[in-house]
Amino acid sequence: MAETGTKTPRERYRDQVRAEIKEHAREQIGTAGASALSLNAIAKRMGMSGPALYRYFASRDDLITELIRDAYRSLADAFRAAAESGTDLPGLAHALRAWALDDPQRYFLIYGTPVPGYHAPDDVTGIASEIMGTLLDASAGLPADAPLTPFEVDLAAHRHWAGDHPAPPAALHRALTCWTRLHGVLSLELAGHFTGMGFDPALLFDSELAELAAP
Amino acid sequence: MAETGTKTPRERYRDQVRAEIKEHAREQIGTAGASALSLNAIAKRMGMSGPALYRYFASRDDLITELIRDAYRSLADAFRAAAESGTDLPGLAHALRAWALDDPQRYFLIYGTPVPGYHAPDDVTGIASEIMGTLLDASAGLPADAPLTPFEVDLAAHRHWAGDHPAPPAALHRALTCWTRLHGVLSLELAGHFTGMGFDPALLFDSELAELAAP
DNA sequence: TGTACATCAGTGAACGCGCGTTCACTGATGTAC
DNA sequence: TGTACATCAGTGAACGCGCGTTCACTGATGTAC
Repeated sequence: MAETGTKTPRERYRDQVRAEIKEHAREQIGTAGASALSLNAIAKRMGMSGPALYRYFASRDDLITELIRDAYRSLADAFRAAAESGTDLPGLAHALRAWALDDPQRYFLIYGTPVPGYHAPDDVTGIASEIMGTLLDASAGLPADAPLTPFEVDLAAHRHWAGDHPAPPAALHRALTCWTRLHGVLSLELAGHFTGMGFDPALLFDSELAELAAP
Repeated sequence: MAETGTKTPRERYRDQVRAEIKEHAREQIGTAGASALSLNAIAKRMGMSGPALYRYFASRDDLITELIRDAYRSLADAFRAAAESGTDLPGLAHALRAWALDDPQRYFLIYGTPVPGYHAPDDVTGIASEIMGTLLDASAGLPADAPLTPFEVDLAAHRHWAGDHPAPPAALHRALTCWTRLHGVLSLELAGHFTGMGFDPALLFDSELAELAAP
């Protein structure tokens, strides 16, 4: 029967409306940016009155927080799925790029301009570790006998950000480098800084990737 | 006497108030993010009434646009100053990092989350070219006899984004790579994604820089 | 040097707006006997 | 199976707020003769 846990019809309805609200929220963010997110506007577009949404989210900030959590979760899942289907580092990178292009504002929900006052919920750090762990699995094939830089020694002492992954220091370094380089190309592409420059961003992405995969 | 052009006292006063408004705007952006920018709030903090600001800026969007232009201009000036004092690529990179750390929200005004509807004013593309040109000057010392990748051939055909700088294709590629890699590290650092990870972001930045300077 | 006029910075009142959020209420859906 | 009650989704009115922006006006500063 594959029931979704043991949910009453009411609970299933609740989940469905919550999902629909988030869908509209994502659409609104994609159209006008996250700062333009408005509960009233969402309600209007759903054909409901404004206060009705308060049955589903305690506040506007609550909704945004959940969207951020969802974004992290979605990226971690995409990563895990790519890793489990046996792809290597390039495969993982392309999964990342596809995920980002699929919904740029979702990417920026995680990696975009920080709002000075705001602090992401605590549980996303766990998801972030999961993401870094997957990345680390894929970038672990490095010769371990190269001399360590002071930076890599430093790295080896703190590896909780990758779920205490037991990788050699050079691999930790490489995973970090992967992250920053791919993000560098990707975020500039998504923000439109390459438009009108006359080259294909995918080629630049692949060029960076090639240097990461075979240094 | 080094007069500032031929400005009447009134014009000088005007410029000064305009500058003061922008200063408060930057402070407000630094405290609560660009989306929280409010003309009324600025006026209040300056001890003026709200409508007074309309003598200086036609609208809120006008003010933001000018702040973005200023940010580009400021970065181009910092770059040019660094280049003119005879520094090499690492020097330029450190100037970039210092400029970014000095006011992270100013950095994000240029490279942060794009607002879906908004289009930057046309004249910033000229400043952007100036920035890329300076970067290109500093990264031009490459052996030109390496085989060109298809991507580099593509690059060589469109170089208006660097003010039609007559650099070899490999140098164009390298300037782009500089840009994306440094931005990758810098934007993640500024957004706080490295906090709690237990390493010094400056070391990661320098590590990337070392690989760029001596590939 | 003094007077008449033009320029322009800044004010206060007012406009309409949409926002987040609260509250008392209605009506439908589910539960217990 | 039917009735009595509890749960809960959704409504409409209302709150206070701060926003961007316009407008007619005052008063100070500069200009021309």
